[in-house]
Amino acid sequence: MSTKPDATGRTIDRSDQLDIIVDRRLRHDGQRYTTQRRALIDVLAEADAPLTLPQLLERSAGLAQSSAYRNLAVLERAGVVHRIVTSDDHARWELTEDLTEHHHHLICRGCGDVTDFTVPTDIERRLDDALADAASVAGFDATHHRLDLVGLCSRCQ
Amino acid sequence: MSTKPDATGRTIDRSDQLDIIVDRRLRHDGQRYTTQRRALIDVLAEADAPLTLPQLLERSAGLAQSSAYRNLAVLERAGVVHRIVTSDDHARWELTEDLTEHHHHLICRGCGDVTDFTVPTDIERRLDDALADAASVAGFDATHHRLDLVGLCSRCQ
DNA sequence: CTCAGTGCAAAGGATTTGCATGCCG
DNA sequence: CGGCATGCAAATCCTTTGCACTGAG
Repeated sequence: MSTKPDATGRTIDRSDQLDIIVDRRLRHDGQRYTTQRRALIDVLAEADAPLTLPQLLERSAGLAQSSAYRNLAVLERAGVVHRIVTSDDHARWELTEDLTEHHHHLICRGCGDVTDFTVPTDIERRLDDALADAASVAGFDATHHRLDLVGLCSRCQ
Repeated sequence: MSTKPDATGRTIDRSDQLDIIVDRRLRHDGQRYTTQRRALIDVLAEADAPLTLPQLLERSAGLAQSSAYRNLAVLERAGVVHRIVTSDDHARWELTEDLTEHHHHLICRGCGDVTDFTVPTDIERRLDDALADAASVAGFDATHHRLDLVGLCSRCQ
């Protein structure tokens, strides 16, 4: 796990920083940062892809399905996780982009798996400009864009 | 409705051409181009946005819900319609891009409505190149990309 | 005649909700 | 103590499926 010294010279690792931010956002929403919510955040932080509910449950033992759904909803309202849907049966959750970094998704038509990827910054910037134009023409107030690549992953080809 | 003369000088309008293509693709799949399927195609061709099942039903009276679902599945397998899911309750269907033109979606977080938009060709081209690179790095066999702008439409702001 | 297409009703399945209990603050 | 968090089971709701009937070729 990556570490870096803070202003006072102490060492803080990324998961501690994440914890602090999540805690703050939950409190701001009048919610507690419970054990179960921490477990969900931990699993999502370690995954390099958005996870379905079954995947979340198998990676953090003993959570009731309904509670997981409820807690994911709470975390989403607090702005720390983001829910995405593909054409797959299950929705998937990932940490919000300000907690990770801007990225896109490779979506496999075969197994339904989703993995992250990024495109070069200069292209991203051009794209943003073009999208801002398009939104303004349509009188649309855009909060973010979503760019997916659909096809077959290496295993499914 | 736009028209253009064909090779023999006769005038064919776009919906006739569409009909011919859809018919051919359905036959190729061993399926018939029935009245109900034609109704669905007509409604989709007139809409400038992907439609949900309720929207499809109210725009083409008298179709049974289950038959509509079934026919949309047939039309999708034949490669003439495309099914998309947002975070909305319902899936949405639109004509495939080779029957319309490459476009993207404005997705409203408020009312769930989806409308089409395009970005300038040169940006689209750069984006394609970047995506091809990313796919190749990941060993991913990409068939198409999907670019959405998420936010609030003019009515929901 | 035959078989795909259709409508109705019932089944599926991911997600949500009601309710009683447990636990943190 | 009070109220939120949790687990279980039941309810929702979009979508799919079973089955009998109709209609096109």
